[in-house]
Amino acid sequence: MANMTATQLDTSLPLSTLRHTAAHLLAHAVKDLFPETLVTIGPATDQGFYYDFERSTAFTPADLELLEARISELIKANLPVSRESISREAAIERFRNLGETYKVEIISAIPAESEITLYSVGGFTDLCRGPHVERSGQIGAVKLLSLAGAYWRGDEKNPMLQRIYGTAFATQEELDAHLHHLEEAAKRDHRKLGRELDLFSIEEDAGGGLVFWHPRGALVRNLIENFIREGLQERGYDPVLTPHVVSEQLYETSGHLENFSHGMFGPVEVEGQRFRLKPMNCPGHILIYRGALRSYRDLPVRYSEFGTVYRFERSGTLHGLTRVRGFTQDDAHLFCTPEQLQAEFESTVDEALRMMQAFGFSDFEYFLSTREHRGETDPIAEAAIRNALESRNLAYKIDEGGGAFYGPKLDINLRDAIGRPWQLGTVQVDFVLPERFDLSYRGADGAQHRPVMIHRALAGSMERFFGVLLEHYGGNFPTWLAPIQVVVLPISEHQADYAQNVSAELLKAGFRVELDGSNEKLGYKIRHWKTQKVPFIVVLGKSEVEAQTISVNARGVDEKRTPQSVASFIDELRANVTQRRN
RNA sequence: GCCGACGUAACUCAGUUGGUAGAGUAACGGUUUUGUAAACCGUCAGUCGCCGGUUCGAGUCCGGCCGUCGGCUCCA
Repeated sequence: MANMTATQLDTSLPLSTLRHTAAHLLAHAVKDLFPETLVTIGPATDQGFYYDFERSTAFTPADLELLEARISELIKANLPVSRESISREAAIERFRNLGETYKVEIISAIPAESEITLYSVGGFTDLCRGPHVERSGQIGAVKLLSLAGAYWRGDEKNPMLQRIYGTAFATQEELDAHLHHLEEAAKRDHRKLGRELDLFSIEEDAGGGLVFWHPRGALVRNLIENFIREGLQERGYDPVLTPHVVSEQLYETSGHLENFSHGMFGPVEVEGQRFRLKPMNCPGHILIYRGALRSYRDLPVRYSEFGTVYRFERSGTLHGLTRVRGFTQDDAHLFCTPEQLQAEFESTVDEALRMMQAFGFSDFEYFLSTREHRGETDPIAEAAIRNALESRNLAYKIDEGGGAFYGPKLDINLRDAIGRPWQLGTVQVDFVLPERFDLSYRGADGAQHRPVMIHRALAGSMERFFGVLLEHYGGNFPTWLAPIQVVVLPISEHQADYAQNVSAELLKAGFRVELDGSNEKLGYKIRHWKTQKVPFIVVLGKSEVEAQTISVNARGVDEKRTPQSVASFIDELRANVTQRRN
């Protein structure tokens, strides 16, 4: 009966409200079980909620179970949630008396005109803006998920707090579904798939964040790069190649040393001269541009490079392929006249979308990241970005101060298997580096003018893109990208010659074929190659040899196909690959 | 870097209160000649992340370092 009511209410209830209350229940439980703990903040997130605590002893996984049990009791008790408005002085007084110093600090930071509210549930009262559900019973199910450290106010100069992550839903069924989803997502973790499919590795002996591409992974990456190259060629980009180590002087001129040194590897000294591993490709491309006189007739100049860069990342931040210390950008720099800026920027955005769609991505988030210290050219640069987004009806968010040091940028983000967002493509407008390097072109008026630069990487980094792509496909690369497209399985030794012929024919037709003549039963081989996620398995037994046909088993298709000719299968494969079917 | 957890065979993992390391998979050899997701038998396989300490004795306890994982922070 009570459940009915709760369910009815919940359908109109934002999940975030419910989770916010769940966070309060967590704090309630923590104060019950570990009264010496200080509370700080506990918001809802898009996956659940967390609450940050200060306590000298670390919480243990066993503590989470106790807390979860306590929370369940609080939910069962169906406690009312009450709201109370209070004066600033009374609020400070109250939390000071409780010794809740973090809360006092929060109150002091609340703007003078804002109302200060307290929310109480059971025996626990928290400073909170709300809103909350009316009764604790409206939270159907809570699960505490993990423990983590988090700096107070996200600043590493501040004390480290203990964060407890959890999630909550209106019903147990929804929670179970969510937990199931997390399990499924973990199965497509690119680090796991990378090992299982033998695509890449990160070697302890070589250092974290440095990727070793194994033959199959390198093959797929090359296919992706070739696809990107085709698009670049169509759009008038000229490939260039630049050194991985250059004189530090170059980065002094570019401003990287001043603005980006935190992201650079330290200097290497050779014959008394300091060199640096390149953290970005732009200065190199600029040198090529600057090496000759340029006319407005030459513009836009478009230089592209799969440029490998090295950036210092703190050890704790490294993550598979998606956060590394050495990576290759599908980078390009356009040098254009101010008049050309808008059109060039827009066509770059179109190219980015076209490319992402070719890989079956459609769910992006766009960010306009402005510079931390805006200059007089920023409004022009930002306008180019805004116009491009708005004319394409793309909703975007502003990331204040998130831009590069040389200009604002458009960032295109995607989420990985478990919902973590990753920045992939980026298109940036730059008036600063042309100035720093004193770039010019001769205009129609005979005078020297300053070009504008566009920096762009569409996949972003090949490593991260590959990692996200791997999760996106769950390891089931479409045929055009699959490292092995077809496996030929003779049922017994008697079909060995025929299998040899069939695989030779497929190889000759240009496909990536593996012949498995191992001494195993068919079922075993099928299973083996299915787990390797090969798109097509060709089975050859006695009847196929007699009829000169092949039996094709396509990935994801359960029905048994009627045997067909090799020629018809080749046609099918060809169509599949040229259309880049996903 | 910081907080927490973890590190045992190529992979996934067992290993009681300290007594000298085990399973499944893979690999290799053999038997079998196989019809759509795991045939059978056998063999090999580990400096228990590294260094140091406690102890008669350390995978197990303690300290330091390295790495991985979950986060914080930052970015492609």
